[in-house]
This record gives sequence, structure tokens and C-alpha cells, in this order.
Amino acid sequence: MRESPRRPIILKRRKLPFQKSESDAGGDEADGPLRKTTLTPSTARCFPDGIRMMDHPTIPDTQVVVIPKAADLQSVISALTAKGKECGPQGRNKFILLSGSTSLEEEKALGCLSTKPRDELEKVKKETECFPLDDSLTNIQWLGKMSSDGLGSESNQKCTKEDNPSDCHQQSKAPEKEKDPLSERPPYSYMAMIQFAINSKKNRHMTLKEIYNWIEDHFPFFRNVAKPGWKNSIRHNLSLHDMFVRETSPDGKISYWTIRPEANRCLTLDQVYKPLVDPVTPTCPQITQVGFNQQQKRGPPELKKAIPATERKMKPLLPRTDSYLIPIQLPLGQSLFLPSSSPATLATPPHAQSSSTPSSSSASKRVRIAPKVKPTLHLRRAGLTCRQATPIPTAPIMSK
Amino acid sequence: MRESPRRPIILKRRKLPFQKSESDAGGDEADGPLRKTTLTPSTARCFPDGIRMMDHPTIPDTQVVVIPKAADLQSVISALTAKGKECGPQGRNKFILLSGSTSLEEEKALGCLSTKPRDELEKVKKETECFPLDDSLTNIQWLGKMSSDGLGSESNQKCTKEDNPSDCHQQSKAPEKEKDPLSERPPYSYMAMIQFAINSKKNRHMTLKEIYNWIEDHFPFFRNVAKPGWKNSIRHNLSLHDMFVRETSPDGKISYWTIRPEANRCLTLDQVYKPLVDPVTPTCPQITQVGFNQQQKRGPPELKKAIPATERKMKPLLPRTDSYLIPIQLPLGQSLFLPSSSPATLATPPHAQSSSTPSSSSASKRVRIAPKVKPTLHLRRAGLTCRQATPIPTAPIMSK
DNA sequence: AACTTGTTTATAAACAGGACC
DNA sequence: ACGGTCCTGTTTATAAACAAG
Ligand SMILES: [Mg+2]
Ligand SMILES: [Mg+2]
Repeated sequence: MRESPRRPIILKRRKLPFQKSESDAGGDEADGPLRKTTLTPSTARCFPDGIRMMDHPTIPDTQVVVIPKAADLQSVISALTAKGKECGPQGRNKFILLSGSTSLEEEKALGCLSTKPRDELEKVKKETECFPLDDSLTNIQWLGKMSSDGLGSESNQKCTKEDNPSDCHQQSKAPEKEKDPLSERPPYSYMAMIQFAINSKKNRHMTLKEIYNWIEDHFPFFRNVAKPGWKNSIRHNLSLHDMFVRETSPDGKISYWTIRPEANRCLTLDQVYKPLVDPVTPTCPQITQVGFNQQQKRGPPELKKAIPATERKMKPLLPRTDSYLIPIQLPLGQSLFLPSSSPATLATPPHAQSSSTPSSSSASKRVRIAPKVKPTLHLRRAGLTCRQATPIPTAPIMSK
Repeated sequence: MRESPRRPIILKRRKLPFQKSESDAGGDEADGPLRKTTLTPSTARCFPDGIRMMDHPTIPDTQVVVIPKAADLQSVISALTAKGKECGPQGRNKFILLSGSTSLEEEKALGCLSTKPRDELEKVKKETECFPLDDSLTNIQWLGKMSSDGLGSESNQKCTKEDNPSDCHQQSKAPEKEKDPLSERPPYSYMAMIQFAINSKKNRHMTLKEIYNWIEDHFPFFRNVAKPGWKNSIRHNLSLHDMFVRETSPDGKISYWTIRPEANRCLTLDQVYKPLVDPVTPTCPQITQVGFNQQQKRGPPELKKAIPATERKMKPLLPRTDSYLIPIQLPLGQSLFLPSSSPATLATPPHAQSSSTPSSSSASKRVRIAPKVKPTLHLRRAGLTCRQATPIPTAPIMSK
């Protein structure tokens, strides 16, 4: 013990299988059995995992992307990234994502996926005064849901998810106390886990101790094997990240941690569960009530469930680094228009008074397809380069 | 080598010599030779180091604080803190600080110190739409200048300080290469040193490499004894802190690091030098030109000076933790009005939609005399508790 | 293939201040 | 009242994993 505190590799940033790949359709690794080049019009291109991409027949600068249900989200991102890079930093292409099907007809039936994500996008849009790009993440989050192709309408009833009374997971085999199967380190960052915790409460706030307990209950690793310093890390994350805001009860006695509403991706643990046992239970099992070993005193067990995340049922989150993500235009939402990679086109009020030479040229050297946006004064006040800003707090879901 | 990377104690947060100290005048440690209770009106109270505090004769809820030139800034802060705590979290008292004198008459001659700080305050005020408190720091910075009682009008010509061509320090004895006297770790955080570096340039921006070089040139510790990881830390700080913004040259080839203008405290190294040798040289020695050992290739040595900070001539900065600092009303600035510790009184636009119970009650349990204010959307957007927000980026100067 | 620059996350630690004993 | 310990919260330092050029 008392190892030198190296960063454990729990959240590897994915290396993109595509490098620059101008026009390759399946150059790199195993294209898999899905490499069906069937029914591709002249303009269509195939990408690994059966992803097809073609120009929209009517809308200019718009690609229609058809994503098989079995496609890995990473493949989707790779394909979008490759296409995005093709267009360069000044590219104007937008993407319309079509889930699941392989028939080209469905491209016209665009309404199929404009309903669910709309809710989340609505609340995001209202904070993008200075930079409408922001939330590629939301789309990918939806993408993640889409690609977890068994859930149907299970875990996305409007993102508010009055959920704490319903954790929607099976997994009742009591974990004794010890290690391997359940006490593995979860693939989530502290920031993500804190969001899981807070978002699991109806009122969306938690005391520090409740956060500790929620995490211990759902990730036995922290109760059983983690060094006690993990609580320090939780506190550190709460303080460090703007997205976590401490509020005080009216009487001033208790302080609660909340999530800045504009920053809340509404991540919940059940969004990242993979339905390992029965992949098609559309309704929540409703209070599975596992009498988990709570050695700490914690009041009455109430009706809370506390189902620990079991072995590998957790989907990894994509890292917060949304550099790879593509801004996506949802089909029916004219209001939401996300041109790819053009931070310079957006109004930056003339406030920059930095005295001289290079000053405010928002030229992004590095081709960030979806530049990360700090929705704060950073851009509006300083009026400086929109190159980069705070990332979106947590990450979308990755299928498989 | 390869020690466990514990945090070195380079910036100790001061323990306040005053605890709660309701009405003590010199309770704690050595009151020093300055404990002259002379000419104190009935309402006046004495604090250590000769600091006197009394009600303003006309303005309600306002204290006049007379600070001897020899007083330590820490004593000043202690006194203000003690008085601030007396008034409790709902206290309304403001402070008018008078420098140097011991005669009560000068309290009427308030104009004496309203000139210099005004410049800095002007540029700060324009970003305090949502929270006019913000900048207790600016005042303390002025306080720091005031207490470095030999500099006179030396290093504060309007904060812009076209300075890189003039570093204003003596110290020409060439440091050979090795350790003790000059290669001690400076008492500044990376964040502070980066600010020193960037603010030393007229144009207020620097490439990463220039920052490295500036720091190595002025703090030989980093060239000679620090582990190479210190550069990692520099980069980490640049990325982490909002105050550092990367800009890109118009051709997109070079990126420069700048300081968000609203966040720039305009700290420069010469502000924290103690004039060890001759404490009363009012004008800058103008290009002392020390041919310092620059082993890295660094272009022509130009006319830059690069005077390394010498042994203990550096005043410590107060830590960024401005929790102890008191909002100060400057005498003649009606526009700048900083009531102490009343975050709740300020308008928080009704945006908070956090669903239920404790929600947005900005009750500060902990008595923070000057609540740290994040001048961003944090408060305006979320409309939540104003309890705490980002700190002011760097810290004022501490005398002695 | 190595190095530089930049972004994130993890971990340890130093403190402050309050609570509780 | 005065300590000692624990808990909560805020900052800073350091190492590291990656990405991209
Ligand atoms: Mg926070
Ligand atoms: Mg930064």
C-alpha cells in the first residue's frame, strides 16, 4: 500500500481507428461481417460496422448517416470524425443520423428519431447564447441510447426520471463482501459517479455523506478495496468542478450538493447499464430491494434499493473529451442547426482589448470537429478565441 | 528521487492569530512596539501592529482603519477579519483604510489614497454585473502596495506597466549554477508565476516556451533543482484555470497564452520583491542587464534582463483563499460600494428551477467575510446559492 | 519514433472552520 | 473554556494517460 499515486487507467481515451482516411471505406482493421456494400447509391460511402453515409438528396452540405443497430458507437464516431475531417475546419456539413435500418427508404421517414432527443436539447439550447454548438454531447448521448438497442422506451422518459425509487436493475445475488466480480473499479470518473448519485435523487441534491453512500452502495469497489483517499477525491471533484454547486438548506444547517442545471447531462447509472440478463424488459422492475450489506449506520434502509453495479454490466462512458464528436443536426429540428466546426462565424462581441498582435483570431489550428464550448463568460466576456473552453461535464454512452 | 509526490509546503495558509476575538485590542501575541494607544477617540479600538479602527463619524456602518506604515499586512487582515466577524454574517460594515499616518486628522483627508487603486478598480467593475462584490482582492493588492512602504510611486503606474523592458531589480551577482541561495523554491504558486510571466510582456501574451523560459530565468530553482515534471505542472495550470486563455496568431501557426482581462490581477514579479538592498529607489534602475546563464538556445539575448529572484527578497503572496479578506470601500468612490458579507442581498435573477426543498437559499452558514465570487454565469445562469464561486485568481501582496 | 503542446483525471496533501466530545 | 478529533470544503502540487501535430 501507499503506492506512488499514479493515475490508474480507468478511462482510456480511445484511439481513433481512422487517421485521416480521406475516402477509405474499410481500410483499417477488421471490417467485420457487416461490410455489406449493398444498396448504396452512387454517392454513398461505407464505413466499418455497416455504417453508410451519403449526401442528403435535397439539403445541401448534409450527410445522411445510416447506422445499423449492431454498430458500435465507436465506429459511428470514427465514421463521423473521418467525414468531418474531410471537410476541413471550414467544412459546413451537417449530419442526419438514422438508426437501425439498412433500407434507404427510411431516410425519408425522418420523424423517427426526432422525438426523444428533443426534450434534452430543449433545455440545453437555452444556454447557448454565445455559442450554439455546445451540445454535440446530447446527440451522442441519444446515439448511445439508440445503439443500446434493447432498451426501447425504458430509461429515457424525459430525462428527469423520478428515479431514486426505481433503479431498474436486476442483479440480486448478494455480494458477500470481497473482491473480484463486483468489487472491480467502475469505468466511470468521479465526476460521472457524482452525477449518477445526485441525479438519482428526485430533488437532485445530496449531502456529501449521501454521495459517499450512494457510490459505495452502487460500486462496492469503493467500500471494499479503494483506499480511503477516494473520499478526498470526491470532495476534490465537488469543489473543483463548476458543475457541482453547493446549496444550503433554508435554515442554514445542511449543505447539499447540486448540479448546475445547464450543465446537467442528466446522467444516471441505469443509462449505462447493459441489460445483461434480460435485454428486453421495457418497464422498470420497480424496487428490486436488495438488502445490501450496509455496514455503516445509515438510518432505516427505507425502500431504497442500492443495487450495486455488477460485473461488466456497465457500459463505459465516453470520456468527456468530446473532441471527436460531430455536431449533429437533428432532422426535424430547424431550430437546432449545428454546422460543423465553424467557431469563427459566431458573433464574438468586441470586448477584447488585449493590446496587440495576435489577439483575437479565433482560428482553430487544430481541427476540432466539435469544439468544446465553455458556456460561460469565457467567450462572451473576453471575446477571445473560441478555440476551446470547458468541456461538457460528462460523457455520452458507448454501446457494447 | 521519484519520491511520492506529496504536496510541498510552499504556500502555507496562514492561521489567523485572531480567533473570534470580540473586542480584544491586543490579546494574542506580541503587540510589538507599536502598541501606542495614543489619541484614540472613545470609539476607537486598537489592534496589533498599531492598527486602529473606529466608527466613521458620519457614514453609518463604516469603520475607519488607520494602518501604520510599519504594520504587517497580516495584522491588517487579522484586524479586519476580527472586526468583520464581530458584525456577523449579516453585518453591514464597510471599511475605509487609511495608510501610514497616526493622526486622526488624516481621516478627513480621504483623497490621499483614492487615486491609484481607482485605475484597477475601474476595469474590474465593468464585469461585475451579477455580483458587485468580487474584488476585495484589488483593494488588498493596493493594501499590499501601500504596506510595502518604500516603493512610493514605483511599481504602480496604472497596472498596465509596460514592464518587460524594465524589471526594476538590483541583484546582479551572477549565480553560478548551483543551489542554495538562489535555487530555493519560490513561494509562489504556478498560477502566480505564470501570471508574473505573462504580465511581464507588454502585449500580455506568451507562448508556452516563453513561459518556461521566463520562469527558469527568474526562478533558478526550476532550471536547477526542480524535477522535469514542473513543466507538466505549468501546462496543467494553463489548461485548468479559466484565467489562462489560449489564443492563436492570425495565421494560426502559433498559440499564445493570455490572461482573461477581467481576471487579471496584473501581478508582476516586481510587485512582490522586497527592496532588500536599497529600499528607497523610487525609479526603476532600467535594464539591469544581467547576462544570466541561459543554457537553452533562446534566440538573441536581446535587451531582456531576466534577473532571477534572489534569496528572500520575494514577499510571499497571500494565498488565493480570499476568505479572510474584507470588502473595502474606498473613500471617494461612491460607485464602488462593498458591503461586507451579504451575498444574499444581491439580485439573483429567478432562473433556479431546482425542483424541491432546500433549493436556493443563499444562506451562508460559514461566515465568509468576503465571499469568493465567480464572475461567470455560475451565479447569473444558475441563480443558485451565491455561497461560493471561483476565487479571485491570484493573491495580494503580503508585506514583510 | 521522439518530442511538444494541450486536456483531463487521479491522488495526496495542506489548511480552514465547524461540530462534537 | 479548552483541548482533540473528525468532517466538510477549498486549493495546490504532482503524475499520468492520451491526443494531435
Ligand atoms: Mg464546485
Ligand atoms: Mg485555461
